[in-house]
Amino acid sequence: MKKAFILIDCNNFYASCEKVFQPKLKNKPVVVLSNNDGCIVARSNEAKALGIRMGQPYFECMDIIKKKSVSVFSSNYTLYADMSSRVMNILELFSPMVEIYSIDEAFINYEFDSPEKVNEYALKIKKTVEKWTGLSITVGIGDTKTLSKAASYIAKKNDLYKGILSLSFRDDIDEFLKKIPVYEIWGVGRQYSKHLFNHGIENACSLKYADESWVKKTMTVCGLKTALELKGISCISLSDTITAKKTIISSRSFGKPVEKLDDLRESVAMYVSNASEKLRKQSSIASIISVFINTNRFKDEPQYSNYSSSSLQVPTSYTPDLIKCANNILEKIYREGYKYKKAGVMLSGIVPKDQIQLNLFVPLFDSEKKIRIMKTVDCLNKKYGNNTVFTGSCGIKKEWQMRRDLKSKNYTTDWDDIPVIKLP
DNA sequence: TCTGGGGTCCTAGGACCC
DNA sequence: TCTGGGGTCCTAGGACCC
Repeated sequence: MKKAFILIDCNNFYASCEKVFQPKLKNKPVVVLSNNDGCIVARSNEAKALGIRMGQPYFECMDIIKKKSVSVFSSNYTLYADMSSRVMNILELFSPMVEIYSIDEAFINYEFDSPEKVNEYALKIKKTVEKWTGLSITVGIGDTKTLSKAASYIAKKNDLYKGILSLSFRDDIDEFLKKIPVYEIWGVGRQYSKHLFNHGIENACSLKYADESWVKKTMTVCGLKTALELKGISCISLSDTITAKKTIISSRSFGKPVEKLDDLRESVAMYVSNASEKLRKQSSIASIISVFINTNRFKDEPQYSNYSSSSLQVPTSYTPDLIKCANNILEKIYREGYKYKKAGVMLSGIVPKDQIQLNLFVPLFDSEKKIRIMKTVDCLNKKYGNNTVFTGSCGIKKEWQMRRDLKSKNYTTDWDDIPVIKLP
């Protein structure tokens, strides 16, 4: 028996989610935009073929989008999160060892005694997910996580593999690795690939055989782990438990430039509400809060950005207290006369709510009343939708709010948006 | 007009302690 | 000719991921 890592990766995830609910878009180019309708964050295969790049600003590719009638969507995270959990639930039927790695990827551990069994297993997963969700996936298999990623990369590049490739039980792995440029290796980004290239290491195979001590010296232990994983030595294990976040960030670009402190205050209160809701969801409290604001770096106008943090006397997850603290920070860093583009809030010093550092002089816990209020607010928002109940300081009109002009419906989570099927 | 958001881990260097 | 040494903790910054 041999343990293998199996990477399941949804193809063009956001774009595919949109296509599932609009069958007429089959074989048509589709793109999905980032928050604020800023950049391209997902492209269907047809859109990729038109040369639209990942991360490209929307306005830059407006021409080709119009000319080729590309369908454009604002990002609809409610829909994508729900589709993602459908996929993950299916995977859990196939193995008790599933690590949800991102919204559209998961690693599975499974043991096999032959290459035929590997392919049989992969094909079954692929067919089930595609039939039950309408989303297509790629399955990459290898003796380590990094090799499963490599397999998935090759499978996506070449239709020959029909979305499944295993590098387990093979002695010609190097032939595959030679076809992977260093910057496509999992764990090697822009900086390291430049560095490797300068030293004549141009593909995954040459990194595999590079001098280990040199790799460690110039790319830290992370780089060394990557090199070892390419050799088939597993250094990055599967973690199938959800660990609590150590930092929680909430931030957004504004739909239009913001100049007034009052508007910034509203937005920051909103971000604190989001962040502290996430904090309570993982049953934690935070002891440090930071606020940052900045102007639009792409514009030729006076620039200003700043950030400051403050420690809370009593670690908490109580939104109003956190908003108060954030407000003080904001007033400290705000300067008049600038056009602000973005603001954000970060919570850190996060610990489980029942694990507080003892302190002799201040009361330690949030009062029972505060805890009950937050619980009620969270319940109402869960039942009746986000922001059904919110703190007054978040504002009502929210003129600063991000743009999402092209959002699709919440087909799977909202009774009013459920698709209607018309029979002929 | 228009350029995303949310995370993790590692290291170097400084402060501080005995 | 001459400096103590070893350890921990914290932070900022840099790398990476999706």
